[in-house]
Amino acid sequence: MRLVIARCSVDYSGRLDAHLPEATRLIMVKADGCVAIHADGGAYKPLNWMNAPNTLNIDDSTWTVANPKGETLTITLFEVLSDVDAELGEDPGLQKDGVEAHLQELLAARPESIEDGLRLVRREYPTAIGPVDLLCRDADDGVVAVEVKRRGEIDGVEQLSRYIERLELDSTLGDVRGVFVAQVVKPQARVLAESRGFRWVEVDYDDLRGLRPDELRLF
Amino acid sequence: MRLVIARCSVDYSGRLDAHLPEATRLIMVKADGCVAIHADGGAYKPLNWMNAPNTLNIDDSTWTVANPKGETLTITLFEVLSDVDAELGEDPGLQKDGVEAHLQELLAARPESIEDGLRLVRREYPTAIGPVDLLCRDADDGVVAVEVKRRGEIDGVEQLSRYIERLELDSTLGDVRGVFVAQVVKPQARVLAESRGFRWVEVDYDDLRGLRPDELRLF
DNA sequence: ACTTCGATGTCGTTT
DNA sequence: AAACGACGTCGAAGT
Repeated sequence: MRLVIARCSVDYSGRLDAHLPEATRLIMVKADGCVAIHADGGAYKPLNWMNAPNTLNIDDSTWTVANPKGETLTITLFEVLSDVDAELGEDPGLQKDGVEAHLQELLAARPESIEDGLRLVRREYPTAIGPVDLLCRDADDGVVAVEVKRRGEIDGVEQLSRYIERLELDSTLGDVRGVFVAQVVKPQARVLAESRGFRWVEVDYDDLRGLRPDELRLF
Repeated sequence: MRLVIARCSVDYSGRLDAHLPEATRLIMVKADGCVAIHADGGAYKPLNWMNAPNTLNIDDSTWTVANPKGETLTITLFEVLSDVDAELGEDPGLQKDGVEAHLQELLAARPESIEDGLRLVRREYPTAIGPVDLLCRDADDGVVAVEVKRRGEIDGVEQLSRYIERLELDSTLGDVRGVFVAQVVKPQARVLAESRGFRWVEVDYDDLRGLRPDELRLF
C-alpha cells in the first residue's frame, strides 16, 4: 500500500463526470491497484476513487488511472508532502455475527418461535420477483409467507406485499397470509403491516441462538 | 490526518459484532475523529470503521473508539511499522455532473423522447408523499405520471405506484397512467411495472444531451 | 432531530 | 458475467 499526501487536483470521467479543485489530500494506492482520494473528514467514503481492475500510469506529476470499462481518474500533483510505501500482505478477513442470513437460519430451524403451530414448507421459496424468506403452513394448514428482517422498516413490508401478490397470482396456493418478523419493528412498519392485514412479530436474537434458557419463555 | 501502519487486531461491537484477527493493516484517523481500518485491497470500503462523532482513547497499545450510541471499536497494536501525521485543511469539495437530477432536466426539456405526443405539465409535481418527477399529458390528453431513475429497479416502480395512488385520490385528475423511465430497466422491475399496468422506457443519456445527432433517430 | 431517497453506492450470492 | 438484495450502507435534502 502506498500513501501519498499531496496538494493535487483530480478529475473523474465515467459513470458521471466529477472534478476536485486543488487542495491537500491523501492518495491511497492499494496492492490490487485500487486508488482512493481522501479528505481529512467525512466518514470513510473517499472523494474520488477507482476500483480494481485498473491500470495506474505515473507520468511525472500526472497520474492516470484507467479501467476496462473506459472510466478514467486523473490526478495532477502540485506538491508532495509525504510518501510512504508498505507491504501489508493478505488479510485474514472479517468475522461477522448477527446478520439477517443468520436470523433467517435460526427462524427456519424454529418456525414455532414465530407463531404456535407454524411449520416450515421451504426457505427461500422462489417467485418471479425474488425468493420469499420462509414459506410455512400454520396450525390450520393455511399458507403463510414470512419476511425476515434484522430491522423491520417500511421497505420490508412492501417486499412482503409484493411476494404475497405474486404467490396468489402465480400459484395454486390460494389465500396467503403474511407475517413480518424482525428484531425490532419500527412504528411506521407496524402501521403499514397491520393495514395490509399482516401480523408482525419481534424476535430476540439471543433467545433464538439458545443463549437464554427456553424456560424463560414459559412465563 | 494520522496514518498508522501496524500489526493489529480489531473488535467492533455495535449494530453487529465483528472481529479482525492479528495482521498488518492501515489505521486512518481523520481530523473529525473518524477511524478506519484498511487492508491492502478490496475497493475503498474499510474492514472496520467508526464515524464521527466519537471519542478516541489511546492507552499504550490499546486504542478504544466509542460513540454516543454505545458502539465501540477496539484496536490492539502489536507492532507499529509507520506513523505519519499531516495537516490537510478543509476540502473545497466535489463538483458532479450526470446524476439523476440532470437526467430529469433533460427529459423535462424533451418529453417526446419518452413517448410520442407527450407534453410536460410540471416537473416535481407535489403530492402528500413527495413530488412526482414529471407530470405530463399524452397525445389523447390523458394524465401521465413519469418516474425517472438512473437505474430502474423495483424500488422505483413502488415509488411510482404510490404516487399514482395518491394522484388518483387527492386530485381531480381522474385516471393517471404511469411510465417508468431509466437508462437501464432491470428485469424484475419490468415484470413489476407491467403487472401494475405501467409502461417502462429506456433512454440514452448521450442522445438526450444531444451529443449524437437527432437524425440518427430517424432510421 | 428525523425521514426519505439517490449513489461512480459496495458487497456477497446465485443464476 | 449479470442480476438481485442486504448493508454497521453513506450522504444530502427536505420537514
